[in-house]
Amino acid sequence: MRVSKNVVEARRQLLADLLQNQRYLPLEQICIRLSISAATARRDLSELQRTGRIRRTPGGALSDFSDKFPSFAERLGRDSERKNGLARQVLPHLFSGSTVYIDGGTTPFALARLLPEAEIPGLKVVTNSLPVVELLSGSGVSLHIPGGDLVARQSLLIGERAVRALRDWKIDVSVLGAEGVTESGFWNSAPEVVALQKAAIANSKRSFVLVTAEKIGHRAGAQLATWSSGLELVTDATEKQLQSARIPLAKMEVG
Amino acid sequence: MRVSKNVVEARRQLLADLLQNQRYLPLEQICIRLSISAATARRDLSELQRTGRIRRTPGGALSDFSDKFPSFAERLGRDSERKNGLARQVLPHLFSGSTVYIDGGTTPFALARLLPEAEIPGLKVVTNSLPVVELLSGSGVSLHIPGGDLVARQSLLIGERAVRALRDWKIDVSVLGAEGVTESGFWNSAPEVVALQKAAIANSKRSFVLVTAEKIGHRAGAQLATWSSGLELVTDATEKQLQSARIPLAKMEVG
DNA sequence: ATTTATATGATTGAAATCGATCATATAAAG
DNA sequence: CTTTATATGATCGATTTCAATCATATAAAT
Repeated sequence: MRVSKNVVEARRQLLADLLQNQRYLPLEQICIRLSISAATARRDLSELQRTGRIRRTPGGALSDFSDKFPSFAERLGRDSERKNGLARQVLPHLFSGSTVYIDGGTTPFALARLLPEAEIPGLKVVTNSLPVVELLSGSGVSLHIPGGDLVARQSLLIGERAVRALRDWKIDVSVLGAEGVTESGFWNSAPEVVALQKAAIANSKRSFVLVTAEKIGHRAGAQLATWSSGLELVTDATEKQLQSARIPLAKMEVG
Repeated sequence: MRVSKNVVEARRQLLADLLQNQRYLPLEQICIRLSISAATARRDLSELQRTGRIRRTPGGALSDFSDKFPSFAERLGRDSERKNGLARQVLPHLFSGSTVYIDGGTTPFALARLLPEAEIPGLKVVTNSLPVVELLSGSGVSLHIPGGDLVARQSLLIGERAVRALRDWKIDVSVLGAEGVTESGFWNSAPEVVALQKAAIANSKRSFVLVTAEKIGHRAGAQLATWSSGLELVTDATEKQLQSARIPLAKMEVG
């Protein structure tokens, strides 16, 4: 039966919002959540697609832009294969029953993608990265979230509480990302992220920093660690590149 | 014709990368770009979905870190409109600048769905429910996750660490779910969930328990609270239903 | 109050998609 | 080299999805 115009528009807006949060929804779910028939759902979707707010797929729909972790998804695609290569080098260091901390950022995320297949028995994953949580939830891996604050459109739980919570953990291997590496050490731009990384390093037996070649020689606002702090660099940069940036070659794995 | 194992794996990885970049690809596009038949494309997609790297849709596929929380999504649909009704009753109690704790379960989740529209300035949401986190991340609401352990295919962070972390918070309003309500109080089946709820109640000025009518009179394994503990029942049950279950009518909101 | 317009749900035939099965070529194993 | 295993593409019902049509209840217009 006919409903008022503003009800229709409100429902369509709700559907658009829903899709932005959920990325993708099957038609059936849309019907259930909005308590409407398939016919009306189709009509709403057609209208939303006509105005360019969503994209239709057979049997469902998805929001085209600005998903939950927009910048993350964007960066993720780039050099995906190379990042996987770095992550694969860390895999042998994750032994059965050990605890691994997975940092935010796209390169550590690449490691998380390898874990379901790797099937390491009794592996514990500690992470504040929501993409990692989403990826691994329901995959059989034991997941532990120290907790913290999710600000703005970030994809990482940070803040003072996060740092304190992380101190409670005994970690075997930390897997970190960095935005830059110079002869003086590792760099990242966000101080809150660095604070969290430092807490992870302090509680870890070993810490790997995964860095793709183009970041060699760059520095950023906040220093994560110096070379004397025992971090282990994993990179696909050539020895030549490393030497020209005066990166010490000790304790390092090059792929 | 058969191709070598590494060719297969490389192609699947390429497909996963492709999907990460494109978000969504129709099956036909996958066939064209990888020069494979629909049958092989389907097989590749099935394999990638099995390892949790992508999500299948009818007629295509999309990259989706979140396998989402299937059992949760399933329960969500049931009585969706009635749960929304309960949630709407809580909304007026969330004032500007206040802190609200949103419990796991589908009924408290219904409240989370109302928050982006409600646009309560300065509202802080504290939750260990991953569906709530996913729903609200990037919606402008300030999100805080106490943290904890994610076990099996649960969608809630629980455990001793979670309880301790929650004790750090000062909460204005807690919104909880319950599996049963009797004359002796509120009930839930999982003791770890109850432990978390008790911590939330202890740190909250007010606590609402959202319960749909069919749960009236039922009890479960673990008692959450008695009627003397000051919890406020929000339900769509009739007075008659409540009286026949000997539920005290004080301090309660009926919709 | 009366008339007009339209939002909705149900139905239906057409089209698309899916999973299963099969033959075949070729990689991998012996 | 011979044998085995398997990755592939084609085919074919079964199922699902779609767009169009229609009756109806109700919002909006007069």
